[in-house]
Amino acid sequence: MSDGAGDGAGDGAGDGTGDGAGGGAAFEPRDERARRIAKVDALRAAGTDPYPVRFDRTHTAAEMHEQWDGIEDGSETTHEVRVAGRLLLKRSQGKLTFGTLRDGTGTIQLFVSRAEVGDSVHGAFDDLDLGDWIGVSGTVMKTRKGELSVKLRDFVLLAKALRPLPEKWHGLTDVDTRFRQRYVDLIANDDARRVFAIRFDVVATIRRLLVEQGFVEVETPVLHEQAGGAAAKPFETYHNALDTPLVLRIALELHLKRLLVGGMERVFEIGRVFRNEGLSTRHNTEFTMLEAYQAFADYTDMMTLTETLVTECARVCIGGTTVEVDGTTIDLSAPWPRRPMLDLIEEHSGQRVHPTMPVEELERVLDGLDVDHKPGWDSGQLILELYEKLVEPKITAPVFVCDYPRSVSPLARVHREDPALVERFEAVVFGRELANAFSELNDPIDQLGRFEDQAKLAAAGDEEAHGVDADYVRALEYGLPPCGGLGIGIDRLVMLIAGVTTIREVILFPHLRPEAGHDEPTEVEGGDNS
RNA sequence: GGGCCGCUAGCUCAAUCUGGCAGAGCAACGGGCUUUUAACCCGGAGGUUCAGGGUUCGAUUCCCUGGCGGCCCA
Repeated sequence: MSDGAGDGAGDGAGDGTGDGAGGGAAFEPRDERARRIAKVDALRAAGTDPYPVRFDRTHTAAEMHEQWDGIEDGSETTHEVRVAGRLLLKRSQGKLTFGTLRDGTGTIQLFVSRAEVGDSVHGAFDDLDLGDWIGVSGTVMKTRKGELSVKLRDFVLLAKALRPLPEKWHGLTDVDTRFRQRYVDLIANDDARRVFAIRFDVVATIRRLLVEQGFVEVETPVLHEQAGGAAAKPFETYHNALDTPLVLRIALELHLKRLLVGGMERVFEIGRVFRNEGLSTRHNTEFTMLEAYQAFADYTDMMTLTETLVTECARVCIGGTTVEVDGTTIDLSAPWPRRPMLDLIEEHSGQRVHPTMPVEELERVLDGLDVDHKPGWDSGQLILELYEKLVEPKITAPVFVCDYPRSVSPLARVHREDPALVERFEAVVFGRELANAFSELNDPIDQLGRFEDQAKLAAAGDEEAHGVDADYVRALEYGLPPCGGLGIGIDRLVMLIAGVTTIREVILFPHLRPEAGHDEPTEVEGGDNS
């Protein structure tokens, strides 16, 4: 990249239109870039490396504030510091220049007096561009207005920026650019940095809590021979050397439970899963799941675990369990109500339904409530549709929705009190599924039957249903201890805690269509292949 | 997949409704300024108005097609 930029310097500075016909030309701020490249050339000609190798600093911005925010306004100290960061703002007053430097911890002001540093250093500082990375040395002071500053003695350019920063007040707001060029978004938008800081804290907090509770973190394959563990359409790929079709995983579940068969009593994985479905404000092509499995536990233990994980993440990340999403305030503090799905449906519709009811009767119930359904759905699917249409969107505060119809939950064990149901819950907050958990099915014969039911659906054209995972059944035949399993969508949890409404705000590089202007990549290769 | 909306200077936005020389702020450039905080003051620049086609004497504006994005729905 730097070579290309160097080569382009002459052209760009020369007439600025030499490569104007190129597909990417619309993205080049040519004039500004050419000026900055000329500065790089001038620096090199003067013997200064615009991209030197390293810099030793003594303090971060945050450390400086922590140590010296208390000093008197207008006071100067003899404390020597070396700080480094990106120059964000410059306020030149002739013989005195103020700069705003930002590092990974915050900002610190630079105070550059011509009388102190001399014409040469002051001139070089004024010649910096916003966006440049610099390292500075100087002493700690505070201005008359009370701004903690480094009184600069000298500085070194650490990396020259060739492209201008977005507007300093409004920042970068174009959504497309923010996602495609997340690096610029992170430079320009405090909120982007805030949201991702929350994301990193959420993941770290979950790891800490689970490890504290005796869970072992594992890594299982992303490439599977057989999709399973969720109802979703997988991405298909191909292993050339093995001459085998493979799919990208849609869930972590089946491998983690194999590990419980192997005797690992508490395991978890935080991993990427891939689902080949449409994009929306709540769906990204790839997203991050936490799944945790605990031997000798059931789904009620998973409810407690869910409450612990979610409330502790909120406390760590935002200092409390009250979050605000889209103008609605939600209290996440435990305990959360535990409500059977069939009761909730009755409350919201006045209709008492049950999976043992004849399909025709359930269809009449849905018709009467104006809920669409498809021919061929069984009673479980009809009831789930009732719930998803009439109940889920109305839930705001956290609720554990418990006890799902058996036919829509092929990996959950039959309910201890009602064989038409399974011991499963989803934690629902703000109308969205946050967690999904079961008392896991560990009867291999029952599991095989459920897989066969799914295989029939798949054979009938259901792209989200999958066939029999024979190795998984074989594993169960060695004995899976009774266990509870929990899945939490990390992205959705971060959305909730950060108070954002689209999943793309919590994914660093969300999936987008290819950028315009970078199309027709095969043209250069010579189009002799079909 | 459907409906609606958007795309104008590096960035943030006007002008579009009702067709008539495309503007401002920031950034950049020149000048001034030794305690600024989005510094300020003065000056001069900067445009494939997403792309292609159509209507028109004339299109950023109206129409069509396409691209990318957003919101809502499926």
